[in-house]
Amino acid sequence: MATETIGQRMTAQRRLLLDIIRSANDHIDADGLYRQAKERDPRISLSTVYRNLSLLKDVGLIAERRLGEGHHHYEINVAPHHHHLVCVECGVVFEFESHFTEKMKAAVEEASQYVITNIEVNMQGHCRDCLEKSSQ
Amino acid sequence: MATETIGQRMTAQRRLLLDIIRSANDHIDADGLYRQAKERDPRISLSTVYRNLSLLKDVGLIAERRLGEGHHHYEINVAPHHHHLVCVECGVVFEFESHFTEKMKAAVEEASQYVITNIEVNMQGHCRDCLEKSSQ
DNA sequence: CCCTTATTGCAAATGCTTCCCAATAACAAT
DNA sequence: ATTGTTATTGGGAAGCATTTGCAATAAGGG
Repeated sequence: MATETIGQRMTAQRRLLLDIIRSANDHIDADGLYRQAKERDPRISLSTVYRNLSLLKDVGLIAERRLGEGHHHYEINVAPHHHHLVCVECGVVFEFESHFTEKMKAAVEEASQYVITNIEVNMQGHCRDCLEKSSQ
Repeated sequence: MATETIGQRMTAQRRLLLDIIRSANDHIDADGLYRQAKERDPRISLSTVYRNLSLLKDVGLIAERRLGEGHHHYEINVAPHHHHLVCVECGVVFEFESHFTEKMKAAVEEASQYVITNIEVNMQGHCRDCLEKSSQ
């Protein structure tokens, strides 16, 4: 008795999914991940994709974003903190960070008496390309 | 011919829904709205709730927020702009505004070359009450 | 090489939201 | 008032992203 394993086995599927997420240079969603994974392992299941996304998220390896409506996007957790500006026309995402968030956090913590654990800034707008297209 | 009405009839249901949203002092969700509406008009349909939420949103009378996971919350559009800090334990929402957002907008517009139309700041944390409860 | 137990695949279930369509009701013009 | 036009409704079915149940599989410590 007592084979205390508290989680995390490195399965082929998990390795595959992590690999795809790592090499994806933009934010990927569950369906895109599923499709790419199926190319390399046709028997992989959509449940496995969701289960692993959720696990990787819990562990802190990836971050979950809701950039638009309907579904989530995921990205590897590397940059300590950054935010998103999405073009409402074409969906292109501009990432940024700002020292203003720290100041804002301090001010809001003071005002609210909360202990703030997370800040997320989402902006929408029109990117240069779309602006040019519509002005012609 | 030519009875050009391009929309918006004031129906009893629409009046009722608006009334409930107005008198709700916190962010309400579709289901809560539906339940409250049914108390006053048992025949009202959930479709009607969703249709009117979407219409009121398009018209700009209410704002749609995704404060947590899963579903949306709605609130009357009055305060020009404010943001949200949600307690992850009990869900209580603290609203705030900050002049830092304007500065951040300017900086990000400059860096990205986008035209920014909307900014949303979502924070999570622990509220005073929950902190006290868990420290006892 | 076993044995335990995390993990998988598949299918069915969920939760929120949207869509379809025939019946109803608003409101402008008669 | 009455009509005609058309937005709106109720109800149920469909849709989409995600979760869950369960028997079969496989990881990795002993």
